[in-house]
Amino acid sequence: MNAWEETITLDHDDSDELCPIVSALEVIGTKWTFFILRELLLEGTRRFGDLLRAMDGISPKTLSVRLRELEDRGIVSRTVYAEVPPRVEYTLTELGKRLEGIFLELKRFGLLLEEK
Amino acid sequence: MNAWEETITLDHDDSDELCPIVSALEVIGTKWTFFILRELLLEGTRRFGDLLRAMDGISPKTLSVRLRELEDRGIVSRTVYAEVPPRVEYTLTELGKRLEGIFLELKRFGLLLEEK
DNA sequence: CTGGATCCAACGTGATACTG
DNA sequence: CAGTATCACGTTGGATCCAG
Repeated sequence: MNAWEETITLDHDDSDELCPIVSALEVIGTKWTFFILRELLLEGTRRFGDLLRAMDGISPKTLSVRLRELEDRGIVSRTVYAEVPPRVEYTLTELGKRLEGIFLELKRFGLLLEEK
Repeated sequence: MNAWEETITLDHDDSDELCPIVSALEVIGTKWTFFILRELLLEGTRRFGDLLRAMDGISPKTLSVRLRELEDRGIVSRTVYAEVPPRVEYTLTELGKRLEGIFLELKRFGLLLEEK
């Protein structure tokens, strides 16, 4: 249990923001975020409309909010091309690509859940 | 990117329940759940009141709801002792202990976020 | 002590329409 | 095409009170 002990960096009642696990959960814990990240991991670069169509059920508002959050956190990069019609491309940053390890662990655990 | 490809088991619009990653996120993505699991991982066995006091801010209702969810999913086991006053102890199941890998990955990523 | 019941406020999300 | 503005609703969590 030693590796686990090291994960404790802070009691939550001081400041949630300082706990790295909480920070990470804030990134991937929100609805739709996982699907956006999955899409970008699989496809590489995607445009706003691509993402909108790929994830049936998400509204343009929610998508734009999530993308902005991810951009602000340095997980997704946004590139605007000065064309007509406008073109904007989203792709994962190097930091964003590091999320793969988390998803693999989540999958491992999720499969255990299904065995029940 | 091959290991990642394997994580894709399903498009979300069929049924979220069948994607192991979504299932796993449902377990640990809810507010307070991480703190409950952390407490149990660190302390082993805890009583209702212990958890209530350890996590400043959580309401008894939310705690009982979370604990029941975790119990239903087979992550936490609940033991009732026929005493007066009543005593109920919570502890992680073997499945619950497998969450450690996820938390370690989350911490790894969370630390990268802080470097910004 | 454990935790269920109830009421309520806040937030996230969806639908839709509209602009640059 | 790529979003933003507005509105409304459902779900979640918090506060309290109370019961076994």
